[in-house]
Amino acid sequence: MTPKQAAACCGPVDDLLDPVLFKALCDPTRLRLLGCMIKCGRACTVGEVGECCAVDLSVVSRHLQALARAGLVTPSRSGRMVSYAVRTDHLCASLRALADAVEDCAPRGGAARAASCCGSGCGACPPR
Amino acid sequence: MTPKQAAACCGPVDDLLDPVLFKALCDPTRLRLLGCMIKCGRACTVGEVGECCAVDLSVVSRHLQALARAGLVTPSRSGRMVSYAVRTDHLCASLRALADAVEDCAPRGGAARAASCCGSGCGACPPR
DNA sequence: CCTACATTTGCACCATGGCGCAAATGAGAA
DNA sequence: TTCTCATTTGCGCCATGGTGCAAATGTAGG
Repeated sequence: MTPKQAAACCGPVDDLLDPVLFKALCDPTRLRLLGCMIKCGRACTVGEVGECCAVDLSVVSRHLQALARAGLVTPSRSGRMVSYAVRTDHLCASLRALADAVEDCAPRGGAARAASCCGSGCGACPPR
Repeated sequence: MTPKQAAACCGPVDDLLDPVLFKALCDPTRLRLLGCMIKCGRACTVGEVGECCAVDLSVVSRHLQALARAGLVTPSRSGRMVSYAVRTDHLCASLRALADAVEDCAPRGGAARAASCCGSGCGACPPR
């Protein structure tokens, strides 16, 4: 199969290689903030997360909003404070689903290949 | 633990939330090219991959170089053609390792938490 | 109502990076 | 060598997005 044929064939990988997810994760500062929240293991307020990083609080606020837009964290108000909680399950599920889909595309070591990229013995498959 | 303390505590998550990896994956065009190669299931030349996407070949070349710099693909020459192969195992391992590390940080549902973010009962742990 | 505080938004600045075009490089074929 | 073809590189253009500062918003307490 040529790459062009593979491109025409729609598989799980297409949806799982999500630009929205990776765009949210591609900035070092945002990644640091997220890592801080993950290690903290609980919902954190904007001010708290801001202490992890030497950037303006407005920047922190925007980064957390970006993470929320990508579905990686969930905001919740408590009085005048806003807390963000990492959606751990969602994040891990996305990462593992992608890994699984990628492996399903890869030829098995030596053994016969289980399924095609689209799971339907594709050679320009019909969209599922 | 406050987020600031969590930030000071160095765990596996810090290394696995790698900006280099996610920067390589954050561009839609690059993601499309990578997905095309993944689904193809074999090493592809620059020209082949270029047929998956309506961009200049020079752009394709640069994207593949970027993926190679991030360790996601491996280049190899065959005559005057250059082929890139997806490092499937490396990609999947990175994704799963990150998922595992994130889950290790998250409090278990109801049950007692197995380990801290750094795996050493951290409250500002000594770096390992 | 008025104040204090947490967060957000508007704005301007600037660096990064994706893009196409044209030229250069490199490798095989005649 | 000379030609052809695959790939890469140089260059300029432009959009995106990260950043800080200042002002605005919103909420709780006096």
